[in-house]
Amino acid sequence: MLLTRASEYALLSLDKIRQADRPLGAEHLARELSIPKSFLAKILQSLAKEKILVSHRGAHGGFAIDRALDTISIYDIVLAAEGKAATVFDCTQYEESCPHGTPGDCVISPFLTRFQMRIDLFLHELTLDQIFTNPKNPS
Amino acid sequence: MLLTRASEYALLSLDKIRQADRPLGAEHLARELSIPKSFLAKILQSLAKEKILVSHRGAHGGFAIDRALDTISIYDIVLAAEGKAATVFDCTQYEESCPHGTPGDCVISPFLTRFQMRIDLFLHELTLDQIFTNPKNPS
DNA sequence: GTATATTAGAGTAAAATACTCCTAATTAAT
DNA sequence: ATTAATTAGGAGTATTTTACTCTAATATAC
Repeated sequence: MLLTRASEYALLSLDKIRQADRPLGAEHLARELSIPKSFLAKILQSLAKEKILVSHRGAHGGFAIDRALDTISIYDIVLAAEGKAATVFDCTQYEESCPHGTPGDCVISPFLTRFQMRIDLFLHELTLDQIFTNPKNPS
Repeated sequence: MLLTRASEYALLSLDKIRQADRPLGAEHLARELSIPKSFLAKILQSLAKEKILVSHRGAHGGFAIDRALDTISIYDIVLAAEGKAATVFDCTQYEESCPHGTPGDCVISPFLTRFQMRIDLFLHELTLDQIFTNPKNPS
């Protein structure tokens, strides 16, 4: 699978946070979304570190969004939530056992690159505001 | 990652097989591509079962392609090699712990569906002949 | 200063991936 | 017919990734 639960949880949380008028705590979100609390906390931390969320520590703390939703791409969210970009196939990771010897230089590399570029483009162009309010499909 | 080594090995093998004028054995391919033999054998078996390859048993047996390359989509190859289609995110598999209760019916479902459709379309339209001979990039 | 939060880091359990191995079944060549 | 070469099938294992947990430290509102 291209995406993991970290991205799912990140997006679901972001939807709740964007609707709130105050910072929402990890525990609150975990309860509302039925997501394991400590796991969600880690994900929210990552989003904060990447400046997608702002975190407020201490009492009455929590996480909020202080950017325009159309400046936040799904690409960045996935990257932050998973700690790495969504990848079609990363042959550099199998460097030791690349059939061709040198990763990224075989007959299927052009295909993989094109495919990856498509996905990157889609994810880069798609922003947070677009995925929750879809004007093309109001149903 | 969207694709696994099974797809990589399948595509690399198909490239060799299409260039050959006789069936190529699993062992031969494994050696030529530096792929673990028993693993590759399994993958080739799957491709044969899905009619992407024809297998010839016994001495001088092996695997061959008896279809036009432009009738074989990358979608089908991946499906055969991995035993399942390339998936963005399969929430039905986490049915028990779906934050929304009923999988495929939450705020991110439209996004996931659109994304999946894009990938399916790309993979369906792309055929074996296209990925090895890329007229757009003759370098 | 105390209760409420996030932060940081290490650690663990379950699942998926990437394989292996062994025993048929099949077929070409002799 | 026999043998050697080859695919087919099923079960099993090792490694890696995913999906988490736990504890201690730090910050903040009141």
